[in-house]
Amino acid sequence: MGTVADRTGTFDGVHRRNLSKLLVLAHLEGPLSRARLTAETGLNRSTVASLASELADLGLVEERPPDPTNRVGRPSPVVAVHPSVQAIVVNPEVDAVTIAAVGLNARIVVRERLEMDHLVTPAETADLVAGTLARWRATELRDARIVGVGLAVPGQVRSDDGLVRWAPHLEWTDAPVRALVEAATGLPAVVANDASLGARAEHLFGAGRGVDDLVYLNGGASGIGGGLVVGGRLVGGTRGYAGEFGQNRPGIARPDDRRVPDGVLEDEVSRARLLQAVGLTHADEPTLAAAIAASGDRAVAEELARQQRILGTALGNAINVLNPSLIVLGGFLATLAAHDMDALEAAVAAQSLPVACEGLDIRVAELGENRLLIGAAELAFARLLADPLAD
Amino acid sequence: MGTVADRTGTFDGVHRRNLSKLLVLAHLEGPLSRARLTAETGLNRSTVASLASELADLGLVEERPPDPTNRVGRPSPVVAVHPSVQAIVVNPEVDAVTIAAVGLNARIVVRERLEMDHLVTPAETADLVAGTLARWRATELRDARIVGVGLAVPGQVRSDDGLVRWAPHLEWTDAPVRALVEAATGLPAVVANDASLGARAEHLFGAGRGVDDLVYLNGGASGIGGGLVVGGRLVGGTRGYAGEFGQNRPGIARPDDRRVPDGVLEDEVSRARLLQAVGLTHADEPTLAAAIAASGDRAVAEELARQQRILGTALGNAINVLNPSLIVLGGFLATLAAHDMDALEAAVAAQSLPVACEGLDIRVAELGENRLLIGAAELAFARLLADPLAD
DNA sequence: TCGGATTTGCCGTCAAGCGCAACAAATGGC
DNA sequence: GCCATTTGTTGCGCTTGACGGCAAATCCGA
Repeated sequence: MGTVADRTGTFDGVHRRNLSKLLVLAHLEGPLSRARLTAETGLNRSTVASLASELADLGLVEERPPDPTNRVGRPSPVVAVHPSVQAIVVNPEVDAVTIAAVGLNARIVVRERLEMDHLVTPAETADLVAGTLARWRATELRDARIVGVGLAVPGQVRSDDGLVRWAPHLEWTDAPVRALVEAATGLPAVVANDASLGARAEHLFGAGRGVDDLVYLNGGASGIGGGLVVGGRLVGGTRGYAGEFGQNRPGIARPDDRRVPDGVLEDEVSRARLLQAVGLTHADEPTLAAAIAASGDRAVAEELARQQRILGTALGNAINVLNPSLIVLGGFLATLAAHDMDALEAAVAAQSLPVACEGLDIRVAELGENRLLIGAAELAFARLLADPLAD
Repeated sequence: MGTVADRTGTFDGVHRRNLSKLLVLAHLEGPLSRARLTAETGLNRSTVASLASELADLGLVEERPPDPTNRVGRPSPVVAVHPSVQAIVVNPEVDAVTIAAVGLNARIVVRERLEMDHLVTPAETADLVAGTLARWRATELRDARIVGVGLAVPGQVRSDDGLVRWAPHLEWTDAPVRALVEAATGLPAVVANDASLGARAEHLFGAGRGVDDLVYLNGGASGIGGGLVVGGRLVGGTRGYAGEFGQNRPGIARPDDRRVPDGVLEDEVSRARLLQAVGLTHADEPTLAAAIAASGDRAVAEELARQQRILGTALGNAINVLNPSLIVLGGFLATLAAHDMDALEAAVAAQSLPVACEGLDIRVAELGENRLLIGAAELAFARLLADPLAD
């Protein structure tokens, strides 16, 4: 961070930024022709050629023979990120730790879910990562080039040093996972809040592709988290704690709608309440959605409407302040929204400034269970993408 | 906008950005030595010298003989923005239109408040600006170089084209003030919401100097507006409507605290209610503050505490989502906060994520009645500052 | 099947602009 | 009055992206 910004204004800086631009394009847009690269960057053909070959020399991209395109003119070679460039990503949860290797092309290379019969500790997590990585290095990742480790942690993470200040469900407090993982693997590690990484992933590869101002809210079993993208950049705030929508206190218009005195959003709008309404105890998201769809129960409909009303106010507040062009809902919030999108849109429109709602779109998250892994990989790739010559 | 970003990556772009950097520094930091410029920019001495002389040739800065500094070494010439570079700023209000000329050094050169006995129309505003400007051009601004007009409008302004979508108190709807002013003056004009411009001003020259993540809330006679700075940049949102905190619906923990069913923040936390509590009808801010301080009335204290509680929730919501390092309160919100800052801080801390409150500061706005004018000038200067070679 | 149109790669040259180093100038301190 | 220190000044060199001419590879129509 900042290393490139410092170089702004020097020739070296221009060069690095141009390399970065190309690599980012190849990363986000997938394989594309050199001709498209020149068009997208506005750089000269010859410049793009030399930059691309430099990236190829660095082993970061591959130049492949042209794709057969049915157009006039000399075909342009295809530039694609090198498949061997990968990141290790980790997502510790209450009942399992998911570890995966993700390519710079955002594809999952290997993925393993390690079920746990107890709450995993930070040190244990580091060991699991190191062990799995060592195993993979001898097999699937034989000739992979691992650039770093990205961790998606369900808790509040200080961005400066990746210290996990508090992850209530893991029962981690001030856990130095980043340092532990770095020590165990010998790789640079980065840590961030899971919902923020979800926002990042949806912004870059999911429902928020190409959108510069969006709000992302994810409803998980244990609460509501989120992230926001402003001007094309994920907002972290001073210390990186931004996006904790679940702890907000939205206004509740109908007193009867309140369940918890002085409760926060995730007390009122919660997966547990939905499960309870449909009479389930544990269920994955599709099961819950199916149960909701199947239920003709009036109480269920009432609970859904109640949660939508409160969610509508919370979203309205965010819209008034941020004027996003898109709201992305994931997890059970997607289920809640999809159940009656028109009602939610109406609730939002009624609770926010009319002009701020113009052109506003509410969508359901697109990326599935790999969302956090992709977001975490993005985190691990960030340095490389920002400055391909960094190391 | 974007004209420079497009050039990123080219040499020309580097040069322009370097010029911009120097000009911005001179603009924000005031007169500074060339030596300091080299230190701040990280550029080479010789580069800074040539850039500075180029800016001087453009008439944008002045190079003055060194200030007598009691330090060893060859004294460094002082670079200051040229005093003749100025912007015209306009702030139409219900009862008056304020017009001023502001230098690139953020000093007010001339200022005139034109009292109105009726609601001013957009066309009338344009005429007033043109007339005043013509008058000034023959006198105070004889050898000024006016780069543009910035308008601070109390309403929702679409950022694309400066259309005032709705300014309730002026009774403007879809008013093309920008085009009108441009036609009347022959100068490029820019329009924005007044509170956003206040945020901009406080960020750059007031209580938020040097702070990269802040939330600004201003309490006016007619409501609560604001702005937010994220990563050092003022947030506009997709269309520029961001910052409408007054329309938010914060949770209200004690049912008795609610005055308006399903009311918004500015229904509950309002200057009118404060005035009413102290038994005034019209009063300027110091008068109101004095009345509050002088009052030993329990009902007044109760109303203050009530408003602080609700404001605390609204701020808590913003803190959870944005994790700013500073909150700046202006207008009657400053009065409300200053009355018992500890209580407000406690309320905020109780209503937001503990980690997000670490290192959080709540301050009162510093800039006085010139805040909007300075913010509007900033708007008018934006193009020039971003690319000194633009025209 | 062939030639024209079109698009793009490739190569050599050019030039803009920043860094660098050596020197000069201006100041404070002993 | 001399030395150390800081900084302006000057000329040079180098990096790197732009540019233009030419060749290559494709599509299309005859």
